[in-house]
Amino acid sequence: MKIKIHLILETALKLFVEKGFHGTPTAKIAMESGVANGTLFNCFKTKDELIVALYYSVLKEMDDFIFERMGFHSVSKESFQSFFKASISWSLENPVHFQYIQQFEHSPYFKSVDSSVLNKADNPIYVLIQNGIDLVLIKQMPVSFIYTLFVSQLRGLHDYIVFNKIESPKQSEFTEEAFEMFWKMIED
Amino acid sequence: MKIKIHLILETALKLFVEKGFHGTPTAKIAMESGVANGTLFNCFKTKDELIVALYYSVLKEMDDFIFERMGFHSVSKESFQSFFKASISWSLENPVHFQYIQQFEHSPYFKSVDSSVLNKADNPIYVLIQNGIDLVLIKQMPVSFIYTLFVSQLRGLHDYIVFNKIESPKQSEFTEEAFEMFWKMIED
Amino acid sequence: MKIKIHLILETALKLFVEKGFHGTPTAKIAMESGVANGTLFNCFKTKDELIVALYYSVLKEMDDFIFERMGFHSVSKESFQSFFKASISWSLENPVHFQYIQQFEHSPYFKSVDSSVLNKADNPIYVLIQNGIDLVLIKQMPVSFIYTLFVSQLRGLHDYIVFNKIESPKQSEFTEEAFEMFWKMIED
Amino acid sequence: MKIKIHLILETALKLFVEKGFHGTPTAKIAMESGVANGTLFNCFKTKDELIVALYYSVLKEMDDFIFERMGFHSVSKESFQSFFKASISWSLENPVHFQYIQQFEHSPYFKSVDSSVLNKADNPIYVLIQNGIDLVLIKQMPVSFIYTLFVSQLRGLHDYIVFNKIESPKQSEFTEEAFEMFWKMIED
DNA sequence: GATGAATGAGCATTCATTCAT
DNA sequence: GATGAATGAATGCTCATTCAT
Repeated sequence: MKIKIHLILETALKLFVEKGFHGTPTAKIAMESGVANGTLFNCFKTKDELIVALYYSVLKEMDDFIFERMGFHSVSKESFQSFFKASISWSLENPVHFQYIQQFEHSPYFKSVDSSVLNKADNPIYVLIQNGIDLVLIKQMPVSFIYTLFVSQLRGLHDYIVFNKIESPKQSEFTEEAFEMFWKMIED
Repeated sequence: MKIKIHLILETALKLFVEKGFHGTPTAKIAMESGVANGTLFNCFKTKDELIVALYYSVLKEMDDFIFERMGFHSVSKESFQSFFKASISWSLENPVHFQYIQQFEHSPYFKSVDSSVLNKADNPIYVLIQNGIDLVLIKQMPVSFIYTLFVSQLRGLHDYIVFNKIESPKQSEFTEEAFEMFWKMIED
Repeated sequence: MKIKIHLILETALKLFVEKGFHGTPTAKIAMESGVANGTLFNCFKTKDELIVALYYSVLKEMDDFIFERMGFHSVSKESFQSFFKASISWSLENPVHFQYIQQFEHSPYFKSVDSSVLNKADNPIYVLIQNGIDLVLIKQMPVSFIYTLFVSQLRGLHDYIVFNKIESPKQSEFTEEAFEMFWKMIED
Repeated sequence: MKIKIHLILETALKLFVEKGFHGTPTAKIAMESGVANGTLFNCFKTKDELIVALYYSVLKEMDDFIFERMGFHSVSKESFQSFFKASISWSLENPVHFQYIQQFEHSPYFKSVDSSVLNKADNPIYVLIQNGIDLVLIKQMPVSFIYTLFVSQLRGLHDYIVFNKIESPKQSEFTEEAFEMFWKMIED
């Protein structure tokens, strides 16, 4: 059962990114998952529920990955860098997952997610920034402002690498540079 | 006829952003545009064509707006700043248009646009960056890398202002600051 | 105006046979006739009217052709033969016209034709058969029975020649033979 | 499911002959079949597929009927007569089916049938004719020529009976006579 | 009479969802 | 729980026809 749910989520992810939400019938997801049409609706009450559940599932995978890579760090430039690198690594290693997040967040489904679930206060990088500001390590600006710029820089780097098909050794160089540039931008 | 097309585009823009592509029947667009259902299909062969045409139309509006605000400038920090400000002004004054661009670019429709139409080489800011690099005003990095970071910074700033409902006087401050940070990041 | 009507009929004939009644929009007929959409409806009140008018027009062309070829004849085997040959000639020289007749007569539009218009009593061959029976030249059977068999034999011959792509010299042989067979069948 | 398909075919047959292909919405077929609109499309991918499947189905019914009536026969005039009578019986007992065949074969859908499916070589009467020619029982002409005339004679007889509303006892007389005439026409 | 943009009724087809087995 | 046939609401699109110019 759990396996079935996982299979369905995996198939849905692939198809949604490939063909979009509307372009992917539940029947196709079921078939490619190797389950019957009705089974999909035993696992998820509606198609919308599946779409949202998949979003949460991908977010969690990402968080777990980054958390694992991070370990525990003091509040320092290195911590930010670790976070930056872990984040970009995940999105490059999981391009389809990353694209799903983008796709979901720019779709009308995004409105339906309970914003409390996405509470940034839980986010390690959010906490890190808060502490960085408190310790006068980085600029005295609103945390969420810095946070948004951090996310944007990551997205920009990701877009650049993917769009220009930058290969592995160069990827690290650009990541290194992008972080240094970002740090110069936010350091006090 | 021209007027009709314009009406339809305007209505479609509103509805697509509100309810999504799939959530907006062509019949509703036609009705709210005050034209008959068939008329919509006289103007646009298919719904998809309307969606893509709307994208181009919004892009053009944006380009025209920015071009007008820019005037002619030498290659200088001020030029970049003008561009930055003009861009953010447009997206804040036209939040629905801006959201449509995002929505479109993260949908499967984006694949169908001829990439030559979006050729960055035509883009004034792209040229500006190129010249800035040549004049050793900004970092010796690939133009498209700087360009991507520029766009990301703008998107980040926009997201921050909109999500946190920053009001007008504060908007300018954040814009000013965001640009200064960006400049520190890319200057040589 | 007369010319326009003729143009429309000609185009309609071609398209109807090619794509069927439903598969041929009036707009296409108009366009390929070089007239505006609305003009077609000045000439024919409805599409159905055009379809029926075309049927009558083709029938008339056929009758005129055969009448011209026939001249005047006594009631004799030769007369029948002339008629037979003239008929098959027309259908082979005007395959599209012939096909249109078939298509029309096997469509629901056929019901709408006033049967008095098709009154067989006017038909020269019908009269010929009547006289042939009266003169005990051919079998004492109902005229319309012989008439139907005559038409069937013609249609059979036509189908054979067309389907098997029989070329010109052979066409005459088969026509000759088919008539002789037919004559043997009906002669008293 | 099989029953459903049969129901749909039966309803479609009736409606298509009554109102034509275009004049019969799939919704009406479904409703009169007592199934939901969508169910029709579970059974037949498209309306066109239904139209073609119905044609094959009717052809098969006819072949089965004739085959059953025929039993096994030597190559003789009686065999031909059996075939002739069985054929006309079927078309008179199933006038709607017969009309559907005519309607279909004179519509643009006919082009879409794989001609190999209609291979005449499989046809018992075709074989019978072939043998008749070989045994010098009938005229030394191409098989398909005789075959076409056979079919035409049948069609002519059918048209006569139906158009003139000939009643049962007379039907047999005309059938008898039509066959005798046909035989005189083709016998060597 | 000619035009062709505008109309809107009509239809094939899709697909999320249900439910009897 | 699993199945997949049945459902029917929903919608993109077509096209005969109208009518103001």
